[in-house]
Amino acid sequence: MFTSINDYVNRCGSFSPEEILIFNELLKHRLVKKKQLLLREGEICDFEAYIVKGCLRTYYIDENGSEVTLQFSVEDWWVSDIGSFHERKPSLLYIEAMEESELLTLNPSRKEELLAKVPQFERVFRLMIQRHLSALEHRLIRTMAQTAEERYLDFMEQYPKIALRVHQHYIAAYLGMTPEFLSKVRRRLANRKD
Amino acid sequence: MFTSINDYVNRCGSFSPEEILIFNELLKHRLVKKKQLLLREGEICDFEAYIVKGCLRTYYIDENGSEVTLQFSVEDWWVSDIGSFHERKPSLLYIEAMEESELLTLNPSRKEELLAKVPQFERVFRLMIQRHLSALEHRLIRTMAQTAEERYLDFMEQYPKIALRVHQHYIAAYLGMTPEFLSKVRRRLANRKD
DNA sequence: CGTCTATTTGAATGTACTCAAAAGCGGTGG
DNA sequence: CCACCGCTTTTGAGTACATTCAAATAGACG
Repeated sequence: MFTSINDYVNRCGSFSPEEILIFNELLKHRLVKKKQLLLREGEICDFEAYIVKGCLRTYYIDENGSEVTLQFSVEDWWVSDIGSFHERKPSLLYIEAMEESELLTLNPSRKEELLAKVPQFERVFRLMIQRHLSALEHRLIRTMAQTAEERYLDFMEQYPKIALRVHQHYIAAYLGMTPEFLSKVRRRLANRKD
Repeated sequence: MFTSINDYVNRCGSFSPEEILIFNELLKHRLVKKKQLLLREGEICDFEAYIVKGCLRTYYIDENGSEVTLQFSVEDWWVSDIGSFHERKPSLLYIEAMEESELLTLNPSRKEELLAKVPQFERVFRLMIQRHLSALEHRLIRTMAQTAEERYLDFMEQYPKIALRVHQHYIAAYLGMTPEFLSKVRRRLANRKD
């Protein structure tokens, strides 16, 4: 159960077996079913969850009532609303399991306890946030500078595995276009190959 | 020179005068002229800069050679390419002073030294990154879910001061539209008010 | 097999872009 | 102080990209 998360943290810094044990004992194991919501708008996010197995999406509902998908998260990633978690303020986001998923979670008090006992874990979390930040930056650049077709091709190249697991209309929502238009983009690409 | 940055860090956590002194002595004061580049593509970003006075923009040049403005930064913000800075890898970004600016900077070794001497500063930087992350998240949501006109109105509401200092074509680049179209949006809004 | 949902298709429309040209504005030197 | 230069902003016509709405088709699951 802990092997993948322990690999993850050992890639971020070097930890003794005792420290890893402290860490593991603070984690809570959680199973979620398909379609289950881990977080909804207005709630305060009380977890940072490492994904052992599964696939989730983080989305936002805009004024017009349409869903904007911000992120897909799969194995070996963390999922949370970091701002809501740390500042204990209501979230604007929804987090939904798209498959049955297995998570290892920390709540705020356990995270605090961890950082008190093993301060080097600060580094693990800083690296986690930085990765999120870089990913978001690249995503913003792509969203702003590319056409729908380019965004789709990039997505397929960068996340081929996610593309296989996720319904097309979710991908469209992630790429910032309508499902109908994504369908047309795909047709155009398919025709071009012939 | 240090009052505003010291206020900033004291809002993030509580520090003794001695700790603040250590911090201030590690900072390097830097003046940059209008149009000067602090960072260009391919360079490794070697600073995290607190802006005492001035106004900068961070941008990216896409395949078609057009500039995508990611951020404007003004007084009481930090500017850097965080990913490049921490992982010592070449940046994709440019950072340019749009006005004569006054900065307080940390390079990687001084930041390390600071964190070694006053570990609570981890918190200051974690909060800084989190703020960046939240800002980017909101920006992504707005970029994806709103029309050009809505993005412009939001921008004017959120950053009225920046709007006064920055040329319109930079604002257009930030909002992800052409300068011509921004001009048309503005005309439409002006007519509507009459 | 039937039902429910996801995907595809098409026509009409809207939003934003390109290119070219004109107008406005600020600073500088005569 | 005015005239001119360079740069920013505005305008307009034509076009491309993406959306909406409605309907048909395909797929998944009990």
